[in-house]
Amino acid sequence: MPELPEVETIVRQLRTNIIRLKIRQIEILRTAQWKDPEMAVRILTGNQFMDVRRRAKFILFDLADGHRLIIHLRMTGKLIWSAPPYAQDKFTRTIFHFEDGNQMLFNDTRALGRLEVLAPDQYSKSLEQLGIEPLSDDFNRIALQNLLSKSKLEIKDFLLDQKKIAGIGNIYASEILFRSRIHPKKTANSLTSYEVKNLFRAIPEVLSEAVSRMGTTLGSSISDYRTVYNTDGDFQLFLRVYDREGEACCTCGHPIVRIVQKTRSSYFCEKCQ
DNA sequence: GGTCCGACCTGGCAGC
DNA sequence: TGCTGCCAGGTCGGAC
Repeated sequence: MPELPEVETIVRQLRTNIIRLKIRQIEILRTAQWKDPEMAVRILTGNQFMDVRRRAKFILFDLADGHRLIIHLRMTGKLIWSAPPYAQDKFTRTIFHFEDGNQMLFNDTRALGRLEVLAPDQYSKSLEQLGIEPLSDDFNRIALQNLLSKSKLEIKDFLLDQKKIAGIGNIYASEILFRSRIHPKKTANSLTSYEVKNLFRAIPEVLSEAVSRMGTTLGSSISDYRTVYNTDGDFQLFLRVYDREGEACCTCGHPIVRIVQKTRSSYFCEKCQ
C-alpha cells in the first residue's frame, strides 16, 4: 500500500529517469481510471516531463507546456520503469512510451488508482484539501497541538485523515502510535502534552526511516508495493507492530493485539500503549 | 464544519 | 475440484 515513504521513493527514482524525456505515445488500456482519457492522450502525446514531485500520496508530473499529470496509486498502483524487453502484464493499465525506447508502466491490480491531467491554471480539489506535510518545515509542535485539540476522532483515525496530516496510511499509523506509546482508540483532543510531544517526534521519525529503507513491501503477491525498478522495500523488516498480531512486543514481550477501527486493522501493544 | 459509512476494485484465501 | 463469500484499505461523496 503506497503511503508517503513509498511514494517518495517512487518519485526520487523517477526523477533520475524521466526529466526532459519526451512522451512518444500514451496507451490507455483501462480508461475508467483516468478522469478524462481523451484529454490525457491529446495533452501528453509529444509532451515532455520537466519535473516530478510528491504531495502527500500524490505524484505530480510537471509538463513542458504547463499542464500537470497527477497520479494517485491508492492501494495497489505501481509505476514501473521498463526497458526492452518490456515488463507489461495483465494488470498494466496505462503505458507511457518514451522517445528513447523506454516505457513507464502504470500497473494496478485492483484498479483503484486515479490519473488526471490538469491545465496550467486548473484547481484540484483533492490537492487543495490536503493537510500538513509531515516531513516539511510546516509541521511543528504547535500546529500539531492545534489540530489535535480541535478533533474528537480516535487518534488512529486522526492520523489517517489526509485533511489533517497528509501522507500517513494504515501501516505507518500503527507504527507511529507504538513509538508514541499511545493507544489507537484514545481521542485526539484528550492527548496529554507528553503524548503530543512523543507523537510529534515519532511521525517524522517513522516516515523518514521508512523513506531511507525505500518503503514497506509486506508480501510477495502481485498486489504488494514495489519500487520503480520492481524491487522490494526493506522497512517491513523493521515494523514493530503492524501485521505482527500474537507476536511478542519488542519492548515488553506482551503479545501484539489487532483490533478493527472503521474497517481498518490497528496493531498495538496493550501494555506499552 | 466535523464525523461516519458505504462504494469502488480484484486477488487471495478459507470454508463448504 | 470448484464455487461462494469475505478480507485487504485509500479516497470520495452523501448523510447526519
